Amino acid sequence: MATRKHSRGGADAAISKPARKPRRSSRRPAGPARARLILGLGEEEIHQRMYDAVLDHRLLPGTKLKEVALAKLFGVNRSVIRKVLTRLAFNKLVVLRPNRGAMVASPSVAESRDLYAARRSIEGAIVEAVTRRITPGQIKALRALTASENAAYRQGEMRKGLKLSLKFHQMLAEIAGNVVLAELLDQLIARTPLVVLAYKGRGDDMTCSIDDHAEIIDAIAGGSAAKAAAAMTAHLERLEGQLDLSDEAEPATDLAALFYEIED
Amino acid sequence: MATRKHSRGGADAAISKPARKPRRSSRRPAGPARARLILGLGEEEIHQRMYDAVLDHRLLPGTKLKEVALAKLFGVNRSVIRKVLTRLAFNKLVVLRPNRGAMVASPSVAESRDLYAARRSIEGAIVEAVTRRITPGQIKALRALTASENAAYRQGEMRKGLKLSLKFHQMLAEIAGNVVLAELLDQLIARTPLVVLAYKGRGDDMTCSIDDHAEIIDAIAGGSAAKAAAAMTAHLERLEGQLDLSDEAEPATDLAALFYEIED
DNA sequence: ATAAAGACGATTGCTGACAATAGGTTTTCA
DNA sequence: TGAAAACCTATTGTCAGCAATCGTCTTTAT
Repeated sequence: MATRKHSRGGADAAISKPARKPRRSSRRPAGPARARLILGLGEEEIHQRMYDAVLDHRLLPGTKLKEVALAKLFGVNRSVIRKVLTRLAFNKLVVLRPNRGAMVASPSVAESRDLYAARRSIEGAIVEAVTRRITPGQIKALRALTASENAAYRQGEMRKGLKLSLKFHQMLAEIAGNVVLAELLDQLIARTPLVVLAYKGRGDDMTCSIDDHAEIIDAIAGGSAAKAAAAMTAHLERLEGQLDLSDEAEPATDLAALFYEIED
Repeated sequence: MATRKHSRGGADAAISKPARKPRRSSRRPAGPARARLILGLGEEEIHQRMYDAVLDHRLLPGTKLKEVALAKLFGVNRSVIRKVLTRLAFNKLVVLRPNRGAMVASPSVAESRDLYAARRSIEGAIVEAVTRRITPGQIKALRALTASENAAYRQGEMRKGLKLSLKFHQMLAEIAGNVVLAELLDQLIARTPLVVLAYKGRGDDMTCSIDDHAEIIDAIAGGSAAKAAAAMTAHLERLEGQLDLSDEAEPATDLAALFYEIED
């Protein structure tokens, strides 16, 4: 009955999963120019946005994700949102309950412990492989990455530092050369911020991990796979040790603001 | 949790075909009483059928999976098939190419090696945890499972033996008590038969794994986590050693026959 | 006043139809 | 006759609407 005004926006059918140009929509709907709805995005971009929203701690556990609201926000059909939510549910970032909708996952304490234990196993194996395969150039790249991370933390850019920290672990997986292990690690890394957010004070920083990263690199450069793996294991154990189930994080209710694009 | 049947007549509505003129007269009008279409199945059941079809080596790598054909076969809407294909794609059992459809995945040699390496890491960690936590009753259950597997192989029931072999690994993950590691192992186990099928002769049996399983149990019962992990690692290395990239498996073209139910 | 039962609104799930795309086939021109 | 361009069919991707379901609010009876 009600004719949707954005029905013409569905013309971009070129957007699909892999390797497609972003094609940022060039049409600017007249508006208050403070914040704007994000239109013309494809499934992959929407998935990336919500994925990043979780990694950046902008989407809190327990937040309800209504399909129509998200569809209007991103200017796409509900089916696209539904597909994105399905993908996020595969990655355990959201929980889908039949006929009850989707919400950001709230991992339990046991699941959090298991997650870190799994990361110790996988990243330990990754670091062992890295120690055997790494080249001097890659060591240099790792050191540069850690330096950037350190700088970001010193400048107070916690989000950037956190992203660089994740990138450190992902780069190790890449150097290890095992695509399967890299995929698994990606899944675990995606779930980690949710755990951190659920069981740790938001204001608490993770700067202690910086020294750990440098220590891991040193152990790798030292050539001892066992020591390198132990350094990584100790690092992850320290991260897990920071967790505490003190207060529950309150769900974010202002869903729209999370995905608006702020203008100058 | 009762399996929720389609209380709403989705199947009946899906059968009503929109009267397109069938240029191809090769359509089978009704069941010739030899095989029958599978109707009234839900998403979960369809997923399980296709999953089993891969595990039972009935779906060969490269087989194209057309949505409408599958939808008609299972008597459901295409969206259900699409969801199932999405789930299978997440498990890396099928590959989805944009606008080009889905096909059973054909893992590469490197990916196969990485897969077994990942399994060694994860299952090694699982076995270590198992050795620390296992109870006598669980040891007995493991021995019984291995005995069943052995019996199945001796009776020539290769499919049953293979499934029991997979269950052995999954039971170990369950005993380990780490749900995250168990999930990851499920993913890897789901991908393994595809690798085996791609790089190993179909007629070749996997009976050698039986002794390995018993050996693993003995090592676990012995109480040494290191030895148990070593036994599991050796087991997986032996499995990987059976692989050979000799002949390519030809894709199965008779898609329909794979899902028909044979009648007496 | 409390609790059970029913009605209402909001949201999800599903369906058939439409549009876009890719690959193969035919046609056309040199 | 060969290559390039245009058509054509088969298949996938998207859409808007409708039906079913869940949570909540209201009503009613004890």
